[in-house]
Amino acid sequence: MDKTYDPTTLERELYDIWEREGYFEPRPDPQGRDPYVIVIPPPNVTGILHMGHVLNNTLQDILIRWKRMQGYETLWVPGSDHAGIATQNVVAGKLRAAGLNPREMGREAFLEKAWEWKDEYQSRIMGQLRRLGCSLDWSRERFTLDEGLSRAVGKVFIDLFNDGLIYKGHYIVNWDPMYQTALSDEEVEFKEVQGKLWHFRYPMEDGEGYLVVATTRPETMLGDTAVAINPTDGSKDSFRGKRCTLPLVGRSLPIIEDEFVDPEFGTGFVKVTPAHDPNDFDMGKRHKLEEVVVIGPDGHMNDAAGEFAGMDRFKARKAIVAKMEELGLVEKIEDYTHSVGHGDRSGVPIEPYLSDQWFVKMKPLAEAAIEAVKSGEVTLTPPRWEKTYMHWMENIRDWCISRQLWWGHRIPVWTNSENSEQKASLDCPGDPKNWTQDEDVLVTWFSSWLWPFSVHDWPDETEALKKYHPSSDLITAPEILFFWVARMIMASKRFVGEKPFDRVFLHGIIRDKQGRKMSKSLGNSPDPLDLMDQYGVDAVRFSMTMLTPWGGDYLFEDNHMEMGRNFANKLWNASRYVLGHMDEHGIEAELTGAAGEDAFTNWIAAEWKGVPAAKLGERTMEDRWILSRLAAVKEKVDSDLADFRFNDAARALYDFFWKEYCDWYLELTKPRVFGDDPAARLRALTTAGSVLNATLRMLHPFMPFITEAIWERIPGAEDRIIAAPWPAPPAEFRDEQSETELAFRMDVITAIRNLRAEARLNPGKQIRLIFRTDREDRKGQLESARPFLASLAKVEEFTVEAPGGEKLKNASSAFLDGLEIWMPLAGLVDLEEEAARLRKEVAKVDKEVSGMERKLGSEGFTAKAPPEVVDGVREKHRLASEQLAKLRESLANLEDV
RNA sequence: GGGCGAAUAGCUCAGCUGGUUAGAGCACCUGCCUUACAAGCAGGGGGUCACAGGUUCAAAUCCUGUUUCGCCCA
Repeated sequence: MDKTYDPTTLERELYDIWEREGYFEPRPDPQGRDPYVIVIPPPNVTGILHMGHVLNNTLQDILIRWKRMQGYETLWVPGSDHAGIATQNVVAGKLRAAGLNPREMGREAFLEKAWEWKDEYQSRIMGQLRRLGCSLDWSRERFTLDEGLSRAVGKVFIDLFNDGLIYKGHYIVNWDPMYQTALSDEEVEFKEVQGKLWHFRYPMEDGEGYLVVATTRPETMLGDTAVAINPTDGSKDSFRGKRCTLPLVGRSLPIIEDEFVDPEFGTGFVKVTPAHDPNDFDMGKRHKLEEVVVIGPDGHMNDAAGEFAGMDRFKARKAIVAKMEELGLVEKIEDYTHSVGHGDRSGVPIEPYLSDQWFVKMKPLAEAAIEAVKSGEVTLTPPRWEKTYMHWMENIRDWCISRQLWWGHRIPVWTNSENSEQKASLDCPGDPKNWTQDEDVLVTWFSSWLWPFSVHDWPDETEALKKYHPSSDLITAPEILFFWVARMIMASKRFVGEKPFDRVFLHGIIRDKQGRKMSKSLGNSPDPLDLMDQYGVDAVRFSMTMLTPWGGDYLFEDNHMEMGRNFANKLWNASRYVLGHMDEHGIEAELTGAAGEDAFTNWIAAEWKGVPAAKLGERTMEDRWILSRLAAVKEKVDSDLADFRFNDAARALYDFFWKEYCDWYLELTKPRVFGDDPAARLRALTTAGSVLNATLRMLHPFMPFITEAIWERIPGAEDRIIAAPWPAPPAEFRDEQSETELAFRMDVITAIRNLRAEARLNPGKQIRLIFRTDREDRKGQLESARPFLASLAKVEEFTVEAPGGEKLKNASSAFLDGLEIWMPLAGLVDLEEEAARLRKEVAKVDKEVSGMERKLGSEGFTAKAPPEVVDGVREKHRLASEQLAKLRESLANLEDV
C-alpha cells in the first residue's frame, strides 16, 4: 500500500464496478423484511451539483448503504425534474446566443431544441451524483416529462378536473413580468425593500377640498376605481357616500366602506385598484367595482394608462409622481420599508396581475394529509416542523398551477370553438377543427407531487408500486416542505390511497461563513466537484456529515474538508500498518480452526467470511477493552442512524477509530506485535485485524470508496464491502472490568507523559520511576503494565514502595487514585518551575475540593439528592482531598530544598 | 405584525430525559520526522455556557422576560 491514500483514480473505478456488478439494484432480503426504499428529491435537470445536494444525497446514501449491509432489500430511485421556468430560460438563452429568437421559432421548434439539450444536462447532473458515490438504481431513473410520468400527470389532472377540484378562474395572481408567467404563492419570496409612501390628494367631486390616500405604488393609481374607508372610522363621517375625482384620469370614484381598511394606517383612506392588488380585488368583488387593468404582462403600462402607455412600471411611477407634484397634489412623501414579493427564479418584483389561470382546490386534499401527520402515520424530524406543516395545511389556499410557458406538461383541456364546451382529455376529444387545447403548461410541482408513485409507473398497478410504495424515508431540506413534501402527502393519499413515505427528515441548509444562504449571485458557493477533486469524495462526504448539526444549518468553510481528508489518511495508514503486519506474519494462514468455542471465536468466524476462525484462547485486557468499545460504538451508530443523527454517528466512529483504536489500542499491541512470542502476536493481530474489519464496514456508508479500496486487501474478505454484512459484535463483548482497567492504565501513562513533558525530557529519553502504593490491586496493575510503560512512556525501570517513606527531594510527582508517581529529577529540571506547576495544580484541586465540601455540607443536598449522587460526590471528594494532600506535601518538600 | 429556531473556546460543532473538573476538530503554544501516519505523535493554554430573573438540594440543561441573529408565514 502507498504511504498516502490517493482517491482520484480509485473512486471512478470502484463506482463502475459497483454499478456493473449490480449492487445498486434491490436484492431480496433473506429474512423477508419490508424493503427499505428512498426516492430521491429530483434535482433540476439543468442544474449542477451544489453543496446542498452533496449533503442531501450523502445522507440518503448513508441510509441506503447501511440498510443494504443489514441485509434489507434496498432501493434508491434516481431522477430529475424538468424545471419549467429554469429550463425554458436556459434553452432560450442558448438559442438567443446562437442568433435565434425563441418566440419567433414557435412552440414546436423550441421544444425540439429543448429536448435535444435536456439529455446533455441530464447526464451532467446524474454524472455528478455518480461522482458523489450515490448507490442509486440507475435502471429505474425517471424524468418528470417522460412518457410514463406524463401519463400520471394527465390522469391526475383529468380526475381532479372531473371531480370539480380543478377550475379555471379570473383572479389576481403572482405574475413574473420577466418570465411572463404566473407563479404560485410558494414561488414568491418576500424581501424587505426601502421604498416610499406617497400621500396623494384626490379632490372631492363636490369641490369641497380633497382627501389624502397613501400608496407605495403610485403607478397603480391609474387603475383606481374607488376609495375606501373603515365603516367605524368616525373621523371620516363627512366623506361618507360622497365621490372624489381620480387625478390624471378624471374618473369619478365612489367612497366605499369596508372592514378591510385599517383606520390607523396612513390617512385612513385607501385607494382601491381591483386589477392590481389582491386585497383590492376582493374589495372590488364585494362592492362590484370595475376592474381596470393598466399594467400589461410585460410590466409596461398598457393603453388604458393614457399618456403613460408603453412605459416600464417603475418609469411610470416616477413620471406619475412628477406629474402629481406639478399639479400640486402631493401632500407628502415618507420613507417606508416594506416587504415586496419577488420571483424566486427571476428575482424581479412580482406584479399582481389579473388573468385567467388554473387552480386546484386544496382544502379537500389537505384533510387526509393533516390527519396523516397528526396521527403519526407520517413523522417529520425534527418534530418542530410538524407545527409549521400544520399551520400551512390548516390555512391552505388554492394552488395556481398554470404557467405561461412551453416547457412542461401542456394542460389537457380542450375548448370547443362552436359551443365553448370544455373537456379534459389527453387527446383531442373530437374533430380537431372544432377543438383547441389550452396553451398553458402545468407547473413543475404538479408533476413532482406525484413523484413517489409516478416513478413506479402509476397508474399502472405495477409490482414495483405494490412493493416499494410507500417508501421508507424522505430526506430533504425544509425549504420545500410546502412546495413538495406536503403536496406529496396529499397526492399519495388521494390517488394511491396510502402515504408516500413513513418518515421525513428535514436536514439543515449549507450556508457560507457569514451565515448567508449560498447563491449563484453572491458567488459564495464552492463547486463541490472542485472540493472532491481537492480532498477526495469520501473526505467531503464525511466532513459534511459530521459537521452538519442535527436538523440545523451548517456554516461551511472549504478548509473544514481537511478533517475528512485527514481522517481518510489515518484510516489508510492504520490499515496499512495492521494489514502489513498480518501479511508479514502470515496471519491469514494461521487463522485456522473451528468456530464454536466462545463468543469471540464465533464472531471472528462470522466476520472473516470464508476464513475459519483461530483458536484464540485468552485475550489480554486491552483486547477485551477494544472489543468492548467496538460493541459500544456499534450500538451507538445504529441508534444514531435510526434517529437520523448522522453527525453523532460519524463523530462516534471518528473518535473510536482515531483515539481508542489508533492512539491507544494499536500502541498497546506494539509490544506483542514487535515481540518474539508468535502466539501473543497472533492474538494481537487477529484482534486488531478483526476490529479494523468491523470498523471499515461501519465506516463504509460514510466513506464508501476508501473502505472498499482497503477491503480489497483484507485477507479472506469475499465480495465487496458494499455487500458485506453490517457488523454484529456479540453482547458479551461489553466488558466493564476491562474498561475500568484500561482507563486506569491510560491515566498512569498520561500522567507520566505529562511529567516528562513538563520536565522537557526528550521523547526518547529513558526514565526510572518510583511508584508508591499500599494497594495490592495497584501493584498488580503496575506489574502487568510494565511492557506498556516501557513502550508508551519510556519507563525503563520502576520500583514500587509503600507510601509515606523517605521524603523524595528533587523529584516531580503526580497523584492518582491510590497511586503516587515519583520521577526523580536529578538536576533535569528547574525546581522553581516544578514548584510553580504544583502550585497551579494545588489551586485547581483545592477549588474542586471546596466546591464539593460546600455541597456535602448542605443539608438540602444530602437529604434530597438521590443517594447514588451523594455517594458519587463523597467518593470524588475523598479522591480529590487525598490528591490535594499529596500535592501539598510534595510542594512543601520542594520548597524545603 | 404572527410563528419557529439559534446563541457554549478565536472558528465550526458536541453536551439528548437537570448531578461531568463543560468536550472535540481546526487555529494557538511547547517538544518530537519515536520502527502505519508531519494529512502525524506527545504535552499544554484558552470558556463568569448572550443577558436578567425564577423553579430546584443542584441549571449550559427546565420556566419567564430581554437582546442579537436566522428562517417561515402575512
